[in-house]
Amino acid sequence: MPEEDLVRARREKLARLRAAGVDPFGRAFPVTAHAAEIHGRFADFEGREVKVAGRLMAERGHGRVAFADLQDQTGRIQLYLKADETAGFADLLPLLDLGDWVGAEGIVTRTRRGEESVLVRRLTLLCKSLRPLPDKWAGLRDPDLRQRLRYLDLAVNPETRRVFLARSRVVGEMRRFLEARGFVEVETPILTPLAGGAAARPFVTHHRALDMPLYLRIATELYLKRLVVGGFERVYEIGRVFRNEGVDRWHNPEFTMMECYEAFGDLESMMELTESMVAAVAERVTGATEVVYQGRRLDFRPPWRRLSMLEALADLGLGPAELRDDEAVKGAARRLGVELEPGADRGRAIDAIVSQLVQPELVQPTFLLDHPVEISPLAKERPDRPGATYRFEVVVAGMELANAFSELNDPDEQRRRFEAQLARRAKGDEEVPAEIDEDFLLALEHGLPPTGGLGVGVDRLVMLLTDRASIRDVILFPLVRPEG
RNA sequence: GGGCCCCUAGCUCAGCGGUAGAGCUUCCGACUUUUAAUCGGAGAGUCCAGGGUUCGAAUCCCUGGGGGCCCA
Repeated sequence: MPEEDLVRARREKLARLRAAGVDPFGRAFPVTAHAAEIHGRFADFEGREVKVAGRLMAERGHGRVAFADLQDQTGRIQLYLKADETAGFADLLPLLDLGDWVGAEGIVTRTRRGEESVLVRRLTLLCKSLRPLPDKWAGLRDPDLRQRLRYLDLAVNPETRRVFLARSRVVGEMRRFLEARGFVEVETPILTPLAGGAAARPFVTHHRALDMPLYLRIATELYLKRLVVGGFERVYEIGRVFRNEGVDRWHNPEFTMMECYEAFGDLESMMELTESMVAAVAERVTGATEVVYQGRRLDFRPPWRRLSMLEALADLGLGPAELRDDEAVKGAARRLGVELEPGADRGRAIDAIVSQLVQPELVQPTFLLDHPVEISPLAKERPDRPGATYRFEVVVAGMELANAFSELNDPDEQRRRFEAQLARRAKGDEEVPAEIDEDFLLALEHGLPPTGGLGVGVDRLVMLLTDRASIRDVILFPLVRPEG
């Protein structure tokens, strides 16, 4: 039947309800129990009167009795309706459709077949639904429709509800963990005059009254470090960042990042923090520090493997001679079949080699260390390994999950790093800001104590903990092209 | 950016050159313990869009749109 006719049938019922004096869009209905509670403590509930409310998901009529499945946020409970005992059986029930919101007042009982149910005394319409639900058995499968009509995906696919409830808990547990360690949650600007703190193209907008361009932040880093300058020793922000880049399984133009900064810390303290936090979140959300991700077992229990990029490169046959300068590294990359972006320097070539040859092989959580200084403008350089920085990225299942540094706090050195970036910008690299962030340098000149900083991709952590292959499966409303 | 695949009823799918199909949903009827209830009956289409090939196109070809996967 075409949708038009299905809608017409529902609208006719709507009119009949109104004619009968029923408000089809209802009013408050104070619930006293949820499906999961009733099933979880059935012995306590049996024989007691409850008020439950939810969406009607299935109905099985039997003449003078009927069964219906009511779905609330916690699950489903069967309604047991009898012509002789249920107010609304004759007048309301025939005008209901799957998808309608109803309230039921009745006694918790077990049916003869053993199903935990509510024997309904009074059935109340809370909201008429004018459009049909997706298939009650097959659900909503089309990945595109699931994203565009997320509310239907949530309504009919329990797995989707599970994922987003888990996401909420991941963020909550992350907060709990950080608060317990004395981190203070802050909020920094999203609209900024300069987008720094990461290598990415920003989204640009315009402020009318001030007649100036503004950029949506690509990271929270530079503002959070200003707060450490101000004496907030442990700060964090969980917030949306925006990067004007392509969309694939691992990238959405807006995503959620947790960044935290710890004064008097360093890379080592950030490693400990990262391991502990991810293991704690995994345990509290999934019940274990081991999870199965896309068929592979991942173990988040600390300590995690530490792998220097220099060691990894040595394993590929690249020693100091091959890493000496731009041309040597680029030659080595070409010999290994690694694709380089035009204008790649030594640091970017090393990054390309590691990203393409090493990272995909790293399944268990691994700290990848010693990133080249050229691609790490905000990290301290290692005095013992010139050209390498105190930085790590966490790789899990081949995916970048986190990034951390011993923060560069020498304002003169920071200026030189920014100037080097500016030179790259002049050569066409649009992933670096168009100007030097003088305001940030001014803050550094007032003194940033030695600080460890960490960023964690929250969406990707949720992917790992909920076994989702695509970032779009853990973002409620990912970017989709407009229809038509 | 390149390659491959998908788009058919509200939903899930079959059909792949010869009258457009099924299940769920919907409507009518039966049924006092169902569990994807069952049984009888009815209704249900811009086969993504446009063009082409053909006596004939949902089916083959081309272009475009949307989506997915793989590679970069």
